[in-house]
Amino acid sequence: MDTREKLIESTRELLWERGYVGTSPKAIQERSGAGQGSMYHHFSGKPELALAAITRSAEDMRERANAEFTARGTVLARITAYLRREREVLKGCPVGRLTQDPEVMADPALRRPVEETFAWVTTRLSSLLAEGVRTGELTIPDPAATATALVAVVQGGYVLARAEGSAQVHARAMDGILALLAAAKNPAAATTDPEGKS
Amino acid sequence: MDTREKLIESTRELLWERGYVGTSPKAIQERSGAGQGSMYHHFSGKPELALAAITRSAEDMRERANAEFTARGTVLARITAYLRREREVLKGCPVGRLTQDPEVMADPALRRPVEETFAWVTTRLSSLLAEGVRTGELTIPDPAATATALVAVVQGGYVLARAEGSAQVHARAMDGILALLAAAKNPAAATTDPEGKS
DNA sequence: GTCTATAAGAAGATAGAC
DNA sequence: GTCTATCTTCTTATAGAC
Repeated sequence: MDTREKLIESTRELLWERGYVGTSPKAIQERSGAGQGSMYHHFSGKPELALAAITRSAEDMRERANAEFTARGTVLARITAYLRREREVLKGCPVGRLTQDPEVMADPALRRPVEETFAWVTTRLSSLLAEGVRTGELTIPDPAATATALVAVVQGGYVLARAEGSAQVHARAMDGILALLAAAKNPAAATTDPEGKS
Repeated sequence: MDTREKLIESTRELLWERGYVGTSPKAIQERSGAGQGSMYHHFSGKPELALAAITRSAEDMRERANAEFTARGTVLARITAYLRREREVLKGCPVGRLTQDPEVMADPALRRPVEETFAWVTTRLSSLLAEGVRTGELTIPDPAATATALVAVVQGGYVLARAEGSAQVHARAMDGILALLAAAKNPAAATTDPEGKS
């Protein structure tokens, strides 16, 4: 990994752990092993480095979600895979936490990847739910609202888990929403349940 | 409002807007109108001031929720009131945002009010849901998991709304979870619906 | 590309006068 | 109780040598 790459990855870690406001150029230099001059050679400053780091984290998040959304299986199976995916719950969401950072939200360039990522995930989930309704697998009145609620539970699960200091709390939130979602399942579609749990 | 009080309230605002890491003693002094010496006369430093501010915000959050949880009406009506309460959505949750602050989470004293508040809200909601199951109003398999999911949707709704820059997103998340919850309503209990909407 | 030197201003206080 | 002075360390760079 070259210097530029190490700078980006170190910034990603620090933004995840401490946010933009809580991350100093000095901390980035120390973690990456790059010197002062080296950092300012590759990037004009903290904002440009942060943009590279945030963009990459946002792409990462979309790629992971996309893998689950496009997997084989029923709509409910794919949504369940997304909700129950293993996460570093106690570290929080690398993208979601940026919404709490005043300087990220105040800078349109830094904010854009965050905004686009949540819009993308919500839209994809909404399409998935709509597909489930169309095929008769699910009965829900408003796929867009349901999708928003699903993404919100994942994000809020991080908040509660961090508050309590326990990753289990996130899992419990997923249990809760999945139990409610299971009630929207059309019994007629149960025969094609690939998990054989019905 | 005396000086001490102005210091606490100014700190509350700044913690809400910028978090603990992003809030400096100087900013607190400027917003409150108190001088350097005055601030350090009333409080030993930033951590003690933050503790007073966080404690008060946590009490505030519990009081508001308690008012909705103990109101008249069906369990679902009370939960709906809680979820749909008017909030300063784009500012985020004054307590929830603290879970993203590394220095708050690292200090047991600052962290305790945050942890206790979310535990309290979740427990109260869980009891409410259990009451609904007992009276036959609702049919849900696991009230504790459902309660966790409900609090998570509220918190995650803030995250999504801030990401998109729109309070409507929070409302949409509430629509989504309430639609799922409505499916858990026992038709037999509809006759006692005090809102007369059934 | 990387290193060291330098620097203005903020962060987070302490000390002592009034 | 409040004010001003002082202090150390950190922040976020810039300049110029190697």
